[in-house]
This record gives sequence, structure tokens and C-alpha cells, in this order.
Amino acid sequence: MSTEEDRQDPRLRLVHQLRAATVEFDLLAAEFAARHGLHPTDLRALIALLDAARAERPVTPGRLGEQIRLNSAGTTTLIDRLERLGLVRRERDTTDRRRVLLTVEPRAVDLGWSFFGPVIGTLLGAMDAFTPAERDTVERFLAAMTTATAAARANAAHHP
Amino acid sequence: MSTEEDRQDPRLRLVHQLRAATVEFDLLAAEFAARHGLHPTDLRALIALLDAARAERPVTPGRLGEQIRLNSAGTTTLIDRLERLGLVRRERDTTDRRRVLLTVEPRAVDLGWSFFGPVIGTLLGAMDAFTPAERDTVERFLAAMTTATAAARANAAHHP
DNA sequence: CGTATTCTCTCGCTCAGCGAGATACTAGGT
DNA sequence: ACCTAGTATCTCGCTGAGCGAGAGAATACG
Repeated sequence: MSTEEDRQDPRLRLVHQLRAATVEFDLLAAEFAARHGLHPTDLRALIALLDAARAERPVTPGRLGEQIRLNSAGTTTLIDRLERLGLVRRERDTTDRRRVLLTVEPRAVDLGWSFFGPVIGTLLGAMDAFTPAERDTVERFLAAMTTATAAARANAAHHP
Repeated sequence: MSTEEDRQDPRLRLVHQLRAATVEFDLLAAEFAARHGLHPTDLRALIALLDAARAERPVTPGRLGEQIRLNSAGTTTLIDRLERLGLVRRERDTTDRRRVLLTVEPRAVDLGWSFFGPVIGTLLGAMDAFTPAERDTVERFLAAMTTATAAARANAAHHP
């Protein structure tokens, strides 16, 4: 997987390493999704829903679809699917009755933990080889890369 | 996006940060794919093909499908699609004539650079805020996380 | 040589996601 | 109070990605 350019600029090796990590995560997610009869989209939706639930942020179909880049029609089908699997429940908002509020069922939380739990454990274990100072460096680095990527994305979005 | 647990164990913040970076990369990739009329799968295939081309590793439909977890039927359709877009070319292997070898067209390389080029530039710029020693730490860290994830995945695969 | 194996492709099917539009409710002006 | 514009969700019809099963072509191995 190494190339000539990697030897020219060590920073490129780092970009490459970053991408490798991303690919590995995606493969793991796909593995999990396939095993539980979920589609990649379902998993992305679940992650978004679990994040929102932990932050006690209410989620509507509209917001969800927006976040995972799905048409309103597609979002409806997605929620139908998750509801049929007993992972999520629809509830009419009482104050604005056009809205539907999505609440994740305990089963979804369990499912999430059964996936992330062991992986997180493994990751935490691997982190012990690094000092707190080093981990801090990595954290700052990742934050920088995330914002840089977000910037590049926003830039690309404005440049058709 | 921060939670109670994050405050309990700083290492969890790091896991979270790692995931955030992954999500951001995926969104960028999706953005690019949508703009060029490619499906997420097509992009993953292109990345695999470009990697293989850079490493001067020949790729057959079988290997490609295996790598991106696609059925042989799906792989055929995928290659048809990429070939129709002029991004890839099929060639019978002369030594083993059951095989088809896939070669990426220059256009695909250009397309890849038009995507990764600017992003990489942005990332490299953001990296300048870190010392070579720090970048080395990050690189080791990412490598550790990648292998840890791969291990977790292999573990999950054996544990139905 | 014949038989098993390997690689790719074809066929028929299911279902995720899209565009367009229907439906239901709210907000704001008059 | 009413009419209108705006917003949130869902329905319908359709396209096409990906799957399972199996056919066809070439190789390997006894």
C-alpha cells in the first residue's frame, strides 16, 4: 500500500493512514449491518438517532433525512423499516401535530452497544500504549483534520 | 455531541473524535460521488482500483468484488457501469483466458485527483500546525487503531 | 483425456431511494 | 373568523443496484 509519494512527503503517509483507518471502520460497520439484516443507511440512521437520544435532542423524520442525505420518500421508507424491526417508534408531536417524533427503543440501544461495546473495548486497550500527552496530541490532530475536511467539503459544495 | 461518559474517561472522547473524522470523510466522499453521478459503491471500487494501479497490482473482477464485498453479479454490473463511464477497461488475461484484467483509464486518475487533490492540500496545510514528532505519534496511533479495528472485525466474523 | 475447479457473465427478482404530488396541520395577514 | 402561504410527512410509480442460481468458457489435475 505504500507508494513513491509516501517517501517524498511523510505527511502524505499520514493522510494515507487516516484513510486506511476510515476504510477499516466502514468495513466493520458494514460487517455489523449485514449480520443484523440492516442496510448501511439503516446503520447510519441508527447512529444519528442514538447520538440524538444521548444528547436528549428530539428527532423528526425531516431532520433525520437531512442529516443522512435522504429524500423525504426514502426517509419514510427507512423509518418504516426501522419501526418494523422494533428499533424505533413514531409519535405525533402534541404541540405541532404536523410533526412526528422518533424515539429509539431500548432494543436499538442494546444493539448499538453490542456493536460498539467490544470494538470500543479493543480500541481503549490499544490506547494504553500511548501516554495521556500523546493521546491529547492525537485528539487535537483529529479535530484539526475533521474541521479541515468539513471546510474542504463546504468549499466543494460552493464550487459546482 | 459530548456526553457524560466523555467526561468520565478521556479515552472515550478520543474514540468519539475518531468516529467524527470518519463520518466527515464519508460525507465528503458521498458529496463527490453524487456530484459525478457515481454511487457510493462505484467510488469504493475506484479507490480500490486506483490503489491497485499505484501498487502495480493487477485486478480481476473477482478480486475487486471480494474487496468491496460484492456478489459476482453485482460486480459485473458495477464494472459495466464504470466501463460505460469510460473510467475502466476490461482486458482478457493472455495467460489465463478465463480472467479479465481491469485497467483504470487516465480519466479515472484525473477524477481521483480532482477529488483528493484539494482535500489533501487542505489536510496538509492543517498538518503544518503539528511538529514532525507529533505527526509521528499520530501516525503510530492511527496504525494501532486500524489494526485494533481489524482485529475486532476478524473477531466478530468468527463469532456469529 | 475426462472430470473437477475457477472465473466471469446472464437471467429473474427484490427492494432502496428518487421525483412528483397528495394530505394534514400551522402561522400570519386582513 | 377566514384565506393564503408555508411546513412536515406520507403515497405512488418508477429506476436501477445488488442478490441467488446457474450457464458458459477456460484451466488444472488425476
